[in-house]
Amino acid sequence: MSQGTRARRSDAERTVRTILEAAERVLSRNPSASMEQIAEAAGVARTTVHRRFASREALVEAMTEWATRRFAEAVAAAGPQTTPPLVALYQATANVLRVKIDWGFAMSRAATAGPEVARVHAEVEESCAELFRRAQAAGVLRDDVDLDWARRVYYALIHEAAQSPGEPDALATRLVDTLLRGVGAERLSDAG
Amino acid sequence: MSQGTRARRSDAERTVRTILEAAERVLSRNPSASMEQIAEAAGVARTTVHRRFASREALVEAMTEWATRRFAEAVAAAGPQTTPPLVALYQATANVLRVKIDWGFAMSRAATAGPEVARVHAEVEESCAELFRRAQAAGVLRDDVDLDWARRVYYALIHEAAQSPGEPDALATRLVDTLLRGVGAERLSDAG
DNA sequence: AGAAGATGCGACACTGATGATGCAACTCTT
DNA sequence: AAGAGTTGCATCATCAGTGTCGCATCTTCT
Repeated sequence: MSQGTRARRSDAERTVRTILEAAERVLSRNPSASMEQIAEAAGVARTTVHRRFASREALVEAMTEWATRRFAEAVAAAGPQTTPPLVALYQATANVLRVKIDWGFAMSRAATAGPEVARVHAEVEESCAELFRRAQAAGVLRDDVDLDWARRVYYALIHEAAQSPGEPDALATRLVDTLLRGVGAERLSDAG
Repeated sequence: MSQGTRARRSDAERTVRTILEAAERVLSRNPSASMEQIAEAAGVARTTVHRRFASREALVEAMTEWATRRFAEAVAAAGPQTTPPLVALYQATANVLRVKIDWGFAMSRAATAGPEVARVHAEVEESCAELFRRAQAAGVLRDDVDLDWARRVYYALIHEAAQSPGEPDALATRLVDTLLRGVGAERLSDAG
């Protein structure tokens, strides 16, 4: 029984994964797509989706949980507390981009999600804030910039880069370069 | 009759404006809000909304048309073709922020809108691209930056600034500063 | 006052999405 | 082969949102 159950259950888990990925694909293009469309994209019947997820809300919730977990891992893997700030910034950026490219919709829903997701998200956010503080202390960020603004700019750039063509590593390089140097020429004297 | 009709018509136009503004307010918070919620926010009956706009789609279309018109005016007023690039950039940024703060939802729908809106939007976009080319030629932007990427970054920053607290002028100043200089410290020699 | 325009209100039909259920068929494992 | 687990399919009930109508009422202009 235990082995039989395990085998059957792995089938179910594979189906769940397939549905989650299909849902991300469909909902990222059309956030108000129907369960029917999601099921079709997953190659399963609509009833199967309902069997695995009690409601549409539950499906989206599961998506955000899954994405949030990968998101937290991506940031943690960069060692934002220990690695030198600039290195950690590159690393975290590349890792997060990889996740965000595949789970853009799910991650955009983190704000409206349940308490568990909100908690993890807040932790990651705080971890990022801490990294930015360290970066400023290390002289990577200018002393006169508002760290909250800098972080919002960083998020905005990630959002933009995530829907740009290219390899995550290359995107991360360009992103961090833009974040730190901007796109302007170094002004010779004033150049008002 | 002509005066009577004019008076009645101005009442209707005032109602239309009220509904458009209410719709923006409601839909920017919840893109899938019902006509009922929009009507309530506008202080009118749901049937009145349907009297003025044949369908939900028509309402959104009217919103994007209205916003797109103001958007085009905002950019044109900065004289992007004639004014010195850096000045035009500041001006256009401040003007566009004013519009985008009030019509964020409507402007986000420009991509899915009708041909007329798409045309105007494309014109403005091209006008912006031209401004960036002039800026690069004038030495405001670095020679080695991809202008498309720079423009996308610019859009992303506008999107972010539009939902930040503060006065449009102050936001524009900070935005352009960040766009050109970034948030990093000028590296002394290499500082890998 | 009278006429015209605009709105509110209640009612209605229609549509699409959601969620639940029972049954047959399929696929593994043992 | 037998059984457990999973899925597909057809079906049903329910519900929310949309769009339309007719009628009463109110305001405004003449």
